[in-house]
Amino acid sequence: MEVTFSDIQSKLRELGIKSTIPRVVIYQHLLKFNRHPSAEEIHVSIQKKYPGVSLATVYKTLDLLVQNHLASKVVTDEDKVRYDARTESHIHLYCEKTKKIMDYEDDVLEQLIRNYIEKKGIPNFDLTGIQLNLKGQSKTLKKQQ
Amino acid sequence: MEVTFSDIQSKLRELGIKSTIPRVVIYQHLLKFNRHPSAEEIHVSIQKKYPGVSLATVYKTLDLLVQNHLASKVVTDEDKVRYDARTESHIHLYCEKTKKIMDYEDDVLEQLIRNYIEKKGIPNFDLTGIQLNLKGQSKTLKKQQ
DNA sequence: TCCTAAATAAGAATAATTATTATTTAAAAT
DNA sequence: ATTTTAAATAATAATTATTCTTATTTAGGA
Ligand SMILES: [Mn+2]
Ligand SMILES: [Mn+2]
Ligand SMILES: [Zn+2]
Ligand SMILES: [Zn+2]
Repeated sequence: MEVTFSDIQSKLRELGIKSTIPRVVIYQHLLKFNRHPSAEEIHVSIQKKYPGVSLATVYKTLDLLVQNHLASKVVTDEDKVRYDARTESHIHLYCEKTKKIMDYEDDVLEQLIRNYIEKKGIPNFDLTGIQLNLKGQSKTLKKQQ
Repeated sequence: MEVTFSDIQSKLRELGIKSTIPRVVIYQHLLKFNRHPSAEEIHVSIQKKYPGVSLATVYKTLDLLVQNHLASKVVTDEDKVRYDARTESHIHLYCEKTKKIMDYEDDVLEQLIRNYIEKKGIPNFDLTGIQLNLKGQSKTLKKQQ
């Protein structure tokens, strides 16, 4: 189920985006992360195999991916943006201790909110996105005796 | 219904925080804003009457207020933190055009979410806060003919 | 294979925030 | 009221994340 280099090439070309090695590699790495990496983290993770790719290119490419709905930004209380290869609206769990961001799968809750808002409507506001972050601490998972 | 200088002095002392002019002034100004200002904006708004207060002190004081639950941080896609004198959980409307953040009063929706999560529970996660941001565009309010 | 517009690398610049330190001040103790 | 002192502040340097600039490289069409 690996997304190959040429899979990504096609995807980019489909969207009318020039396919370059840095772009494919950055997107490929973002897809492999399931932990919402920062630009810096992606840059580091690419170093070994592609030491030439500059951090500025990572930033610009991530921006490009966001613009083209192949990625999304995730903000937290920390002073750095993190990125997500998932672009459909979904709920995030943010651990304030470990700074880990996890996807929280609950379509029912999402629909609940969406329906409520749709039914009620927000005066003088065109809603384009719902962002729900659940903050807390992930419990140290001790094996229970 | 103005919150006076000495009201704030008392509040700070209650919490065991030394009451200083910069602190009182900063908190007083944050309370007057209802639009989620950045540190910079608060600093500017204070200049006229208190030109001596430094930006670093504004940052440190806002942090102190957050630590003591007199204020909260609000993050958006922009690269700056904004502050809120409201500390109880509440919903935000974020206008992507004007960058305005508005409070969206809807206790029913909040309870809906809170109940759902409470009932269901999140495995291996101690929930401490719920953050719901509604993104979109505030409609240009034209008087309808 | 050649051409050219677009992308990149490298590094400088900027913006937000934090750290450092000499000076000032609130408030506790005299 | 004065003195004392730990804590807070102003000023400014430093840091971090991100964006900008520009000379060079490259993807992909001719
Ligand atoms: Mn920053
Ligand atoms: Mn920044
Ligand atoms: Zn996610
Ligand atoms: Zn608010």
